[in-house]
Amino acid sequence: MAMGRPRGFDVDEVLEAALRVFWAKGYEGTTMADLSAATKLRAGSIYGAFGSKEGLFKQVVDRYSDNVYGYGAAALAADSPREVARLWLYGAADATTRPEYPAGCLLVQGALAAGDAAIEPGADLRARRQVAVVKLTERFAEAGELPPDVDPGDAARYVIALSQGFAVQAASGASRAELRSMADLALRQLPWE
Amino acid sequence: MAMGRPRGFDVDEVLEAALRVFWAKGYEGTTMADLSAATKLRAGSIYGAFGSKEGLFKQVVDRYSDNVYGYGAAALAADSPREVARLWLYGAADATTRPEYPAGCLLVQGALAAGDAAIEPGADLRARRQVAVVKLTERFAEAGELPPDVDPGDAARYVIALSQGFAVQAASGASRAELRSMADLALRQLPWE
DNA sequence: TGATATCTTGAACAGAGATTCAAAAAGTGT
DNA sequence: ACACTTTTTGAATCTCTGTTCAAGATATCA
Repeated sequence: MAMGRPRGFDVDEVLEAALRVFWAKGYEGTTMADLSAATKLRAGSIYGAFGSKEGLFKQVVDRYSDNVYGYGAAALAADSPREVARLWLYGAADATTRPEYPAGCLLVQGALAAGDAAIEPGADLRARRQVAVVKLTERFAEAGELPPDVDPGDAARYVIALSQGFAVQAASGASRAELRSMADLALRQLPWE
Repeated sequence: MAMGRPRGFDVDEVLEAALRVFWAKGYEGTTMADLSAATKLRAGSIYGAFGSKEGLFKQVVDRYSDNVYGYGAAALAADSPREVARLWLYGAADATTRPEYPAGCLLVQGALAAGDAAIEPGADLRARRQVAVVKLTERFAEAGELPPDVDPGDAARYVIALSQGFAVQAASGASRAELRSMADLALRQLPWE
């Protein structure tokens, strides 16, 4: 049985190009014309491969979570709360100021406040941010690592709040050096220590 | 000489109504139809009074900076870095979780990532965020209050990063209690102490 | 080669977006 | 009452947006 005409593009390259656009302009600020220009595909091909602008965005966010945002996994594997926090903060400082990517974090600036057309993408990003909170909370909840009067959830939200602040400031033009310096300051004395 | 027909609305009430819409949906996510519905004005009246959607947004941001976001002034007037940080963080926790307003911070979620139509509003918000960094840096730079090896700019960016993280998490649905608890954790031990 | 299946293309589509405008309305001052 | 000025109204405008579609292109399999 016939296989049909093969794709003239590489899905990964297209997702990579679309990622940069969504990252820089946000979901609502990105137009199909932007995506068409960045991917060098006609709108019809994008619809054929991804179903809709929203479908493309979802796959882009998947890719982002797995790759660019993946420093979290390394941090979670560290063997002390301090080391977890250090890797998380350094990872955030670097990930939000990559020279080859737009500044900031897609999960934060992709659709923080959403109009009617972006409710679902916004909820998707929010859920993914929440995953980080849950994972970090579980990590901090491991026995005997935090003082007993410190709530692991508070500690997790604290570290994540800082990294989200990094994302906002990176999007505002802060340099990697400034963010790293801020991380160093925070690591002078973690609040539960 | 004749005075012309008087306005049928109160500018302050209209700005207040528009504020809630921009706050909840962001600049790009807000449509003139949204604004028209919230203010009970026809588009023509809005244009007559504010010139454009962008002009209305600027005035809304002015109002926001003066009123809702004004807890910063109280914090800056405190007499120690710890007290400045405490008032700033508590103020941010409360301001981003007001029951009568949308969650989060207009300056953060109004236009963090912007498409072509929102470049200027985005730059406006960024400049206003930067004002907070500068003011807090100046406050922390006052003689003899921080350890000499701590950069006042780092300290300012640290406090602001936390409060911006509060804004992101509030927009994600975090409760006031969670944010306050996070602030308390941060205040157990400030990193420069 | 021919049948089949998928992809690409480019135009067309309908709806929504911000903005404008002429006419009607509603005040002030003489 | 009249002239004058500004606001309100409601429709119209015009661009942009996401999406669809039919026709042509390009592969595989028999």
